[in-house]
Amino acid sequence: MEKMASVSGIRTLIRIHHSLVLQKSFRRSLLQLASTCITWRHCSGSNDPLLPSDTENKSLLENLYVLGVDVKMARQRQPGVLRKSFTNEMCLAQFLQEKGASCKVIASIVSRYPRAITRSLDHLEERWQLWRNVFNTDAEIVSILDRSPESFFRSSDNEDLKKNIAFLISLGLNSKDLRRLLTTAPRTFSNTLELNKQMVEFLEDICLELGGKNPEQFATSIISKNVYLLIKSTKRIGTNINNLKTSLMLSDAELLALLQGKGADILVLSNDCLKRNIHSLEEKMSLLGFKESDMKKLVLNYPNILYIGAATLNSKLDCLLKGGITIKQILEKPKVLDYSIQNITERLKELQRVGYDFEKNGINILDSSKKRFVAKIEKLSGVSEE
DNA sequence: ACGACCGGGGTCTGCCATCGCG
DNA sequence: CGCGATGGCAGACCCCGGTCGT
Repeated sequence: MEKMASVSGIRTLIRIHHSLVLQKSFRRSLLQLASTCITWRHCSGSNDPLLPSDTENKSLLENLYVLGVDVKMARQRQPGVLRKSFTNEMCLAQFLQEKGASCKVIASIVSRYPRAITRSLDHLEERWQLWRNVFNTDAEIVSILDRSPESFFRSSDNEDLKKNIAFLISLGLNSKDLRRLLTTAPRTFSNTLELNKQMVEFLEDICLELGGKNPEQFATSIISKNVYLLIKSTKRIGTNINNLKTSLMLSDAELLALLQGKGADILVLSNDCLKRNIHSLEEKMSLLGFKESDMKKLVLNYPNILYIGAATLNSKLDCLLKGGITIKQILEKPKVLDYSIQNITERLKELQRVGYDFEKNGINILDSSKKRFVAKIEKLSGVSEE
């Protein structure tokens, strides 16, 4: 192959003239490259020889430039790929284009995850088909590849992916769950089957340890509630569960109920983050003169409060208190803390304008959809004008 | 007709460390 | 040693609407 010619002693020379060559390559027409693609179709394999170290494949680079790939970025991320003798960049580009990806998207994918160009066409077809078993359209897959090329290309093991999907289905996850998993946490599908199994078994064990009666159902339901679980480490989840248990002094039954209920979300926080948030909430509560049991009740009622960082939480509380709401009301309806500071601020202003009485009407109005809130405000304005 | 209660849904990668292998 | 594959990490909410009791 002519590509091999560049292997010889002239490689220093080639490097010196690198930029010149690349500039020239910009002018090559796409038509030319399209025909090149045909020739290259089946010439890739995972055990292709590398060029001698520090020599990059000249024609590969030319192709990448024509595709609009950010070669500097690619080199920085996976330098070895640029030294491979046989790669599939043009086939990959054509493949993705046929799936509806724009040139810009293709370039961005290869720039961010260069190893993508080492996959064979057969491999790509098969992997795409496996993803299509979960999604309805190619466009959905393209948009995920654009978001996270690594999720699709990092593993070359289609057999494992096949088994993985079968495994997830066997857990009782339905197609809607699978779609959500793959959309939101695409890395789940490039985890090894083994890793996913470990997490599921880990969750089942937790359930049993806490005296749960249906570990399989527990694992499935908690995963469908929090699609990030499978892309976190068992160490992280375990540490968080332990921290929750000890710092809130929860009984097994309380902890199990928390995890099965609204507590699934906070498990994926980094260990430090959860610890910090628990600690700062403890301080805040004690500063306000509440007991440990009040804190426990609050967290069991609204675990998401531990998702909120100290700074944000303080601003939110300030905002609500300034708006004429009492701390007691907040602790009774903590869900209002779900809403953004901006949202809360705007609503408080509106409510003040129409003279809303929180003491009489409660604060549930803050925890409602925009549509309902606006309707309510309109009604209240109308009434007060009459 | 209303609002409290409750559960669900969107979103989320890009980098580094390590390991086994040739 | 350098590669490909793979595990793990930091990051630090917000919003909507069905339903049911009144």
